Amino acid sequence: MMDEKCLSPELWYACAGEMVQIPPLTSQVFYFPQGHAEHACGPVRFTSLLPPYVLCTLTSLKYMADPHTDELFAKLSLLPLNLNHHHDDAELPLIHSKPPHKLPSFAKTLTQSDANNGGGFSVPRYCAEKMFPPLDFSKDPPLQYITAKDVHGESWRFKHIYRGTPRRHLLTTGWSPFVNNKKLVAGDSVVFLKANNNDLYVGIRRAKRGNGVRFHSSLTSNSLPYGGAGLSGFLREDDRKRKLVSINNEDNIGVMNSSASVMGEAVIEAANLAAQGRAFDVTYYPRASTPEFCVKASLVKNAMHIKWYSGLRFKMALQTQDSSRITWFIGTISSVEVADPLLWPSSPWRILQVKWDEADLLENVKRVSPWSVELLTDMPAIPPPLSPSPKKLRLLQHPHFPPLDPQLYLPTMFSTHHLIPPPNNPYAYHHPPAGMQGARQAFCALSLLNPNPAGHLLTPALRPPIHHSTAIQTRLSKNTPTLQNPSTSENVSCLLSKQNSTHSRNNPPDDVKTPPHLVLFGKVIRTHNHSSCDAVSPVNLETDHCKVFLDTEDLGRTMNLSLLGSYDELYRKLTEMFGILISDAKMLNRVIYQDIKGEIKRVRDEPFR
Amino acid sequence: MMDEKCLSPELWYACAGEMVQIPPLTSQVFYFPQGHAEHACGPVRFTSLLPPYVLCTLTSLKYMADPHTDELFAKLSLLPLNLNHHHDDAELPLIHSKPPHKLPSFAKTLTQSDANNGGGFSVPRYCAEKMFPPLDFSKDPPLQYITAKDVHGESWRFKHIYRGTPRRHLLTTGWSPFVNNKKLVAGDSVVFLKANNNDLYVGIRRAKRGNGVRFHSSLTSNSLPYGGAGLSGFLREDDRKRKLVSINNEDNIGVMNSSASVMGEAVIEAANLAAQGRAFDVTYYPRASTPEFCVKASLVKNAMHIKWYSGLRFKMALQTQDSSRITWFIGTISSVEVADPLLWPSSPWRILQVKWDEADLLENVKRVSPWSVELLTDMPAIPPPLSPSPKKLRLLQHPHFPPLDPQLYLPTMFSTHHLIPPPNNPYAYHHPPAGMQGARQAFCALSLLNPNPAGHLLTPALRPPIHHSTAIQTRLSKNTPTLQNPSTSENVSCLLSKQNSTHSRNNPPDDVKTPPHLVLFGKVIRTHNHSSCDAVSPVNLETDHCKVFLDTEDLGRTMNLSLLGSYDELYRKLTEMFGILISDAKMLNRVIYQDIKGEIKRVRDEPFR
DNA sequence: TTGTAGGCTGGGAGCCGACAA
DNA sequence: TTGTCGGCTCCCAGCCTACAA
Repeated sequence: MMDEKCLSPELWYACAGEMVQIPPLTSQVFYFPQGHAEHACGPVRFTSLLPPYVLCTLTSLKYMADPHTDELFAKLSLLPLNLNHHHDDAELPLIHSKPPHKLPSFAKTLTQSDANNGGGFSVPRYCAEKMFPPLDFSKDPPLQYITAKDVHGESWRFKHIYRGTPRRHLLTTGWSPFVNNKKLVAGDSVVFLKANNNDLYVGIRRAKRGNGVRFHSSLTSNSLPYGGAGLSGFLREDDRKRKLVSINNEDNIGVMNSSASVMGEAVIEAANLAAQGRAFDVTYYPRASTPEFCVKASLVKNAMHIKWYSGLRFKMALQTQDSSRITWFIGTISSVEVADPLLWPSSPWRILQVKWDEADLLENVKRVSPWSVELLTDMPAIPPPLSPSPKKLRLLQHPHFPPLDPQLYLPTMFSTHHLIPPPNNPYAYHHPPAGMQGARQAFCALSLLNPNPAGHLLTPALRPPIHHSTAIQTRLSKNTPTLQNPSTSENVSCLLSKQNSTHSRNNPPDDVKTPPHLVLFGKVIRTHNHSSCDAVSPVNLETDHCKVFLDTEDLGRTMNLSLLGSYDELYRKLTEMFGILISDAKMLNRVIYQDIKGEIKRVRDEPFR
Repeated sequence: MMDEKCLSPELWYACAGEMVQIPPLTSQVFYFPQGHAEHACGPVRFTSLLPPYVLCTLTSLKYMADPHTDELFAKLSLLPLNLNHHHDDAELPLIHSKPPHKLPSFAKTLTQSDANNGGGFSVPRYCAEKMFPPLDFSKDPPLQYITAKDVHGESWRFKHIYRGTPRRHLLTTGWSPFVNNKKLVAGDSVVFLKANNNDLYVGIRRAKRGNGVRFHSSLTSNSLPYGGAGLSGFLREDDRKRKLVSINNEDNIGVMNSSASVMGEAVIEAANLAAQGRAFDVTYYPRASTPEFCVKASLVKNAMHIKWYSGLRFKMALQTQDSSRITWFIGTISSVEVADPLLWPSSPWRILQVKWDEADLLENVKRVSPWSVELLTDMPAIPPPLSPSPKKLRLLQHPHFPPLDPQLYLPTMFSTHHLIPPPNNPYAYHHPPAGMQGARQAFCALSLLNPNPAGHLLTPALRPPIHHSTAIQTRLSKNTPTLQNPSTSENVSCLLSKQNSTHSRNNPPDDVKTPPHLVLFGKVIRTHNHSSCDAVSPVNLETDHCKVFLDTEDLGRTMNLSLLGSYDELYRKLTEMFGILISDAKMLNRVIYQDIKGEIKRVRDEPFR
């Protein structure tokens, strides 16, 4: 008997992470069998030649969770659009079924102490104050019991206590059973969600295995996209939890051996039904970390209207390992070639071969699909081609299938079977000249974006001695990777001034020169997009090896920042500048930057208040 | 990636139990889709009309175990025989690939104490002495560490100690982790197996759920044969093991929701391939407690040569719940009718409707297949029919399929669609007359077998007072079922005389008259066939609700026994008489019998030495 | 503000002999 | 011979504070 219990979209989305967005009911989506196959555990052997994409209507959508592992998934019912009755842009009336209204939620990645057996949960103050019912601070210690429902509707009761010196919020009794039952380890996350009626929900996000962002390099590789991230995230050895076992600790649970082949068969069945124009169902695991294979039709259409060619600069959003944040990566299109010319000769799936500015972090991502990325709106480093004629060229159609959507375009100049552009290709100049790869190439693009030449980016306030003001600089922990190509990085300075601060510091440490201004010097590399998250989990920039990156409307542009003003003003400006909702001054306590030598530094300042 | 690791046939068979015997490689087997469907978890919807049996060659055989649950299964590759080149009795040359040589093994059903968390394992002396390396009894306490490999080749280390008053063998350290890891509960069994190089192996047999022998009453029922016994034996709630969970204790593991439908699909795929004469694979779970669906061809052919008709007496072997022993049950054929006239009108599968002598123990077994049973070699109670002509009649063939094996015969007199014999059926007299059902009917059959009339079965040594010698009779525990139809039971006496005993008893209890002879009086009802088992686990006749039954070559015949002689002679005679290998005198300490009133009694005697 | 180390305590895992079946 | 009971240890889950980042 299949457990068909659904859960609320709000909780589902909160657990799935920021990145996940399933198209609304009755909307039109493109179904990509290739993407579906990537999403399956193992290699999928398609038995017949199939269309690379099928335009469908999303007729049913169920948000669900595995009863044993809490692994999230969604069941989508898709009805291929009848091609004969296909009218171009007129979509069916959208049923605005619960436009998933964002409820306040808070996610925290578990520390070692949080996940320790027998330990408690250190509740970030923000979480306790915004998510939990208010404590009665007249009692000593302030204490209450809170109840939260998980994805199955099961209730978990936690003792919430405010104690310790200094005082802090803790979950004690009830926490360990939760951790043990859910088999959480350090690095996994818990998500608290407050419903409109103040009911509390709790979800989990298991950290992905492996290191770095996991993505698919090749469709023909033997790697297991799904197995590597989703289900088998549960397969990790769990010695700490299973200490009872003396010698044998292969106590993996929850996954049947056959799941890979089962999923593979489901893909084949779905693809065949889709090809026949018959209704079909797919199961989507949002945490499998493979790109969505049912993509909003308008998104695909818009993407395919763009003339893609090598040299174009773009950005792409990816989740961090624990899905706590979204990170934008920037890259350059190196070529436009179908990913699998034999099986899917006319597919736009992963048609873009790309080079990343930060190649070390995205080693496995060699190809992306046009709708996955956003073109940088600014002019590209190298002007677009003038020939062949700028009129749109049709995507080469597979001989066996009629054009499914005549509006889909791709830049051509690749043949179906020989995709390597000839050396004398007129587009060869689109490839950056030798020695302009990577960050250098980025430099070109950026310099064009920025009205100021790179050499002018230093502010007048910046003087060489400050470059080495080690008093307020600390080395990051040793497992923080050093940036590659430091010599090509640009130098930026951010001057954050704390003026008219209403509170004076009590005990400035002797070894720290109390600066009149908080000075950030270097290139602001990366920050995180929290703008869509109501309750912000403070970023632990150290453990995540993240880099501060300025991510505003003018993403990718280096900036010269000098912020002066009161705390409130600073707060406002930073909020605006970083595009994040800073609900707590602590966000300002830690800033990571890269100095002119490319070394990653960290400034630690006293709390603002 | 499927775990394709195989395990040794010896260990596999030791864990599977005595009943399981897979035909040898390259031998011919009949594949029965109906049986395969029963073996699956859920109802199987066959989409097309298929042959009810397919003669195949067993081309590959892999002994495997589920990596998580240790559930045993075998993968059989079958190649349907080409009908055109089919030559009747000439089978392919048998590859005698490892005729699974019986290794010494010992199985024990876990007691509550054995399965208790934190507890140890009480090692039966016989097991310790025959299976484990010898202890050094010069040390105090004698102690050693033994290592045993499980089905996955994982090693488990146990402290083996000989202590306590009185001294006994125990496994302490290492045992609890084993029990916890394997999630064993009281009633499950462990099997120790000693390889030729003295390596020790340990396997498990999970007790079947439900009570009594589980078997299938109907093919159209909604019961889940496989789910009830095999996989979902693992689905039981396991509160004791999962005490960590506070509110939510739905912590079932190991089974995917989809397994039922997955297995169903596998059945359909296999049956379709078989019908097309193409090679196919099946997975057989020996502990699913459904009859084998791949049966040695010779067995089926032999069975189908027999003219089956109502009134025939037969025996059938079944496992006890914990698979520690085989029990033979006796029954009478009540009619011969195809089990599913709509879907499988020409199938011999479960064609025999039966009545059991002990109907209470086999409530769910209404139908069996001819090859599952053994005809009692003696003449039936009622002479075989003289008409219609005794020449063999062909089994009605399904209109859509040619006869697959012209040698298969069945008694006819049932039409494909109307199977109820008409009241004036000439075979009506095969049904026993009213009032001759059950044991009464058996009596008729038996009385014909036995040269002595039933009334003469009492030995001269038997005198009425001894019937009621309650001094040496104790009531069985109250959950021992009382036999039905006690009044129809026959009276038998077994006189076991202990003469020339080399040891005299020390302290005969006052209330027990020391008899010169150990006297068993009543009908010996049932014993167990251990003859194929080298190391015999002593039978706990009480907890198993078993009955002593004489099971010799002349099975079903009541006997008048009077054993006189020395211990050695007694031992020899009992061994011979009961058909079991008594490797220990303790086997003689407990004898259960049924007195003339039908009450079950137990004689307890001093140890013989 | 919050992560981690380490102390204290109670309950239960794990091991034992006594006793009886 | 061996199943079960109750007692006894010792370990660790679970809760706490101190301290430092």
